[in-house]
Amino acid sequence: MAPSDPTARFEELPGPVGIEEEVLAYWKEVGIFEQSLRQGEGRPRFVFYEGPPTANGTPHNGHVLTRVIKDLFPRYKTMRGFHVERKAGWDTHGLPVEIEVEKALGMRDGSTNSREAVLAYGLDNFARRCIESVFTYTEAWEDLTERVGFWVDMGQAYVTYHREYVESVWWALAELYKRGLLYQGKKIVWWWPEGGTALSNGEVGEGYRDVDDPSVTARFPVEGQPDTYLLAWTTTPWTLPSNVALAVGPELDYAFVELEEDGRTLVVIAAVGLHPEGKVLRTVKGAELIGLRYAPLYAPTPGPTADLSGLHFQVVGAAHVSLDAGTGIVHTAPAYGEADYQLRLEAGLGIIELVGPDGRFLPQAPELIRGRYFKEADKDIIRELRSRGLIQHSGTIRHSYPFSPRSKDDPLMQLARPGWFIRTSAFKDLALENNAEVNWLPEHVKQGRFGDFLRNNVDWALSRERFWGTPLPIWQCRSCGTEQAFAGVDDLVAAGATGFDPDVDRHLQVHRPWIDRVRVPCASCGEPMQRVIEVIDCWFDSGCMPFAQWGFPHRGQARFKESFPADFISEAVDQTRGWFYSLMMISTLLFDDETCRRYGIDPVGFPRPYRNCVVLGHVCDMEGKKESKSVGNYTSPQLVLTGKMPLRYVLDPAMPRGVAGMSDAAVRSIDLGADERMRLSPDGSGGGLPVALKGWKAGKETVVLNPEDAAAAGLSEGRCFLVAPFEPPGADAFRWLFFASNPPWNNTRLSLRAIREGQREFHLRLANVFQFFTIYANIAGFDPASPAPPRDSVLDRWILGQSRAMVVEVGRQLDGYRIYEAARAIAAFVDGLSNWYVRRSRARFWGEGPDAQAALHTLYEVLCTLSRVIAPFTPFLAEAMFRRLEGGTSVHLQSWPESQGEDTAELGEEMALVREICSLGLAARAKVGVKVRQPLRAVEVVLADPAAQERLAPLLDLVREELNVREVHLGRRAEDFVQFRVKADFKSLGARLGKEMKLCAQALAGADGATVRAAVLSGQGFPVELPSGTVYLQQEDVVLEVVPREGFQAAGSAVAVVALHAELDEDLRQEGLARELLNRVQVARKEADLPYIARIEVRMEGDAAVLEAARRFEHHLCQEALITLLDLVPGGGEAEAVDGHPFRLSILPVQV
RNA sequence: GGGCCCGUAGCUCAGCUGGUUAGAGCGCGCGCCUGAUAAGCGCGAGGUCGGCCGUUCAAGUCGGCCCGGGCCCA
Repeated sequence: MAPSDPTARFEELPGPVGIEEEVLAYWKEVGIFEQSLRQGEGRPRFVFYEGPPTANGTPHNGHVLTRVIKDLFPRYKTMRGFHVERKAGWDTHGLPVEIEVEKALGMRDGSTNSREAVLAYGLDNFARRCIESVFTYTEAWEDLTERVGFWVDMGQAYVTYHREYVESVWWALAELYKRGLLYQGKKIVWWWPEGGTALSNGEVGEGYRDVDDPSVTARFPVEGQPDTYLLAWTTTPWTLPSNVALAVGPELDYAFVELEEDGRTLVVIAAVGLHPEGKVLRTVKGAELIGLRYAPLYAPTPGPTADLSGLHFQVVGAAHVSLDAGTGIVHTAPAYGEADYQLRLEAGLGIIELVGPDGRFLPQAPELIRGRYFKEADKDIIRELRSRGLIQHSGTIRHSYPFSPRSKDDPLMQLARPGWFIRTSAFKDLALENNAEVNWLPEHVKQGRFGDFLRNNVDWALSRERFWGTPLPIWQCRSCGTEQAFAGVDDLVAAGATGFDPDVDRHLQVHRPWIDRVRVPCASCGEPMQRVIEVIDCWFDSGCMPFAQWGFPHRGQARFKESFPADFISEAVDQTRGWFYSLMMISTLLFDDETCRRYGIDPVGFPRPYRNCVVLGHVCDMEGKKESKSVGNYTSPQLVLTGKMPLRYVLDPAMPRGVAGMSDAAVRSIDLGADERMRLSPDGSGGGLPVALKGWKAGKETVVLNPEDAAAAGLSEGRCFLVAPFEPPGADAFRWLFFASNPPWNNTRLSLRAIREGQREFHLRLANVFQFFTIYANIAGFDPASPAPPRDSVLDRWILGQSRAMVVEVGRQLDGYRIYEAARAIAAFVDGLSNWYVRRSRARFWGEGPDAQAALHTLYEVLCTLSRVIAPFTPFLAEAMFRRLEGGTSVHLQSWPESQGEDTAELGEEMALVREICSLGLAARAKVGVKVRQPLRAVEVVLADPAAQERLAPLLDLVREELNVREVHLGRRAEDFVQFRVKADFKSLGARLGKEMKLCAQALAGADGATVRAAVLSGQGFPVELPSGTVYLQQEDVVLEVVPREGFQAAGSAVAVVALHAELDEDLRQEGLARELLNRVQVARKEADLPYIARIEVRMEGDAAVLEAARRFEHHLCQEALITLLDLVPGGGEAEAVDGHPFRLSILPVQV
């Protein structure tokens, strides 16, 4: 490539990484993001909410996906004239943070009870460690955010542990409390008795394993019906003493079955199909059993552990009863099962609690099992019940059951724990109404995943018995039981609170343990009130961000008002039950019209707090498995962005020289070509030792090396870099993959290969067009400010029209949040630009005069438009193009292009047809074996649609040039080499004919195509006899097609046939030869690496045919190859052959 | 076990309200062009549209069941 000329008007583009480095430095230097924010002030708002990430882990590719999607729309809407704030946020509370810290402090090995360990460590120090942990990887996050071009205002980030944020959350909680929506209740949790703690869903999920458990069907004696029993099945016999009810499906069928046993007769009741063999006395619907009373297997001990104020010891109806297993009658012990507890709430059941948090039976339990460990009671209970004749069947079953992930032998139990709840279920209908107004992408989320979740809403279990979270702002009086919720520190102070520690960080003052020391005098009795011990679910924090990010209502009222609700949010699909829900539920509850008015806000109605939500899929590896840090099956974002992977290394003498071992998953994700080698380097700089990658037993982010290789590469201290052997794709290509490979709600299979493919399709192609432009614009001294000549060329009119249509289409798709469709429209346009406009226009660019100027102006305009349209997608390339083309400050300060100019939809169709004709012509040439460089006399083109013929006439020159023929004949002697075929237009006829459709299609297939065609085109219509009468088919009822006849050098599709006149005469041959000669000269120029505008002298020798062709086309040759002197004399050069003619050539640049 | 999504060419993915040669890119094979040149282009071969059953004149598209993958929940 010729070196970039510093005096040239248009500078060449560097490679992707060069572009990105240049643009990032420029953005930073000039402060483009800040300028863009400032420019927007005063304009209408487009509100974006950033879902806060936690920076206590390194960002992964899933975060790249969310960040680039979140970046796209703010950039686009900014160009559309909106003011888009992009306030960043950090999620800083919650169990994951605590777990990280516990790990760091060594509290998470073996069966240590981490809870006690934390308390021993001290909550104050623990809280400080949590804050540190939360920002461990801030730098990595900020770096990635910048590198992928996500513009977000980190300086203004909201932080969920900051005092202002916490106080906003307190306000929300106090509001709910005042309205009676925040209450104390019980919740079933998975409990680890040995550890004395509840486990999160994630932890429980880790601990499932297959074990053998009892499988018992017990008999519950029906009251007042001797020897009649209800049968219920359980795998946890230890819960039988806590049984409160039996549940049946009201619609299911149940049988009364007579059994003979040890000489006595008894009747058992179970669902039809699930009952033991015996004489079926009668069957009833479950509904008829409801209310049936039975005797408990173990009489409950009266007292605090048995609350029998509700229904007890009777049959109740329940929706969740199934016939999949058991007897169709479900043993219900609300204290020890989630569904059971739920039924208690719905049906008003009592509850019997017999096992304590230590997993042992309480003194109130039956004597048999008193004090025993819950799991050890099973056998005794079965034995004892059997002795009383109350066991129908017992055995074992292998099923999966959760154990503590930290102590493999400790089974978990479900347990009702006291906690705080939000009465969300009472607002289910309102939430559904709200949801109905949200524009979900994809649409099915509304009724599907999210809608289902809302419909199955249960009260929000808000509290956590943890340490690092927003403290629940409720103070209780131990003496008189008074309770009060506070909406902020000022409220507390006003109520006479004491105990704030002014020496501690102001943010920490509102956290445990400091806030726990704050006392408030009781308004009723004057005794000091204490805060309840719980902190809250951190999802509630993030769901409060629409107002808490501004500190509303204590401050920031105006900021909140103007940014509620959001126009756009986006996160991955796993946020349906997370952020999407917490946002919607909290706003549904808090911002009803009345509350809005109270705070001086115009009622916002629905939807709130978001209007459009783009739900993203997951980033998967090449096998479709979700990318995972622990498995190591992820493509290093560093490798994609910079071509370098920082790694740990370990030495292993068993590793062959020149080979580096990594986990199989890692090797697959890097996906090198067979001959490609990574380079091993101490600092990631150039050079380095080439190594092949091999699957090896290696930890994550670790490479195994031969010690001699490590020494040879100069490595030390266990850290090294692997450097890719190809230019790294960079951020634009990374972004493009997520936009253009599939709709973002599908899972994306990520690999370096996929990114590089997308890059070739779009980025490189566009960069090449840009390169093409700079070459000729610089040679021609093109000045964009010069007046543009009229665009007479059909190619100019076409590409300008395509550009206009593309701008409209991309805008339309982005307005509908359809990213993939928008990206495809861009890619299709770039393809047409490169593969048709530039290719067919090339000669014009090295010409002179108005046509060359028109071409340059056209290409310039198109590239300027493109730089704007791609700005939201690939902001770096867009900026580099824009700066080179127009020299303005930034493409990101520009407006979205106006759709101006001629509407050339018809020309677009015609051009598509021309391109198809050319394609067919090339296929015909390939079939015959005549290369394109050899001119042919003529081609015949026949179109199926005669009306298209006239419209195509002005475009035939394009066909002539592309196919290198002297003449193009359109529709001449069509019947000689084309057969006409007519098919039924099913869409038009199907609706009209119905069942007779088939007959009609058959009749058409049997008829002569030319006849039908003539009848239809003449307007008379073609008669078809059908049972219901004769129908006359008109043009819109049929599809006209053409098929090449046998024996012609032709290629055809349904709409056109192209046939070649392939015979050559002397004249054609000579021109072909001349073009071969020209080609040799151009190749020689290339080999000599001459500048495009260098003039040359040429010496050429050959046989008579060569010399004659050269003489005849001397002018043409000289003009095309910038030859100042064509000397047909012996003059050296390699002997070669052109079309079988001997030939020698030498060239000499002319010194200027 | 339940819910949702996905299953289309060797690979990665499109395919609108059901309408008759099912598309693209990559890869592969063959070839072309070249004043965009460590680029560009064309042609070709590749498909029981996961399977079965149904609705319909007509199903990749709608319904049911089943199989496989993913996610969420249990």
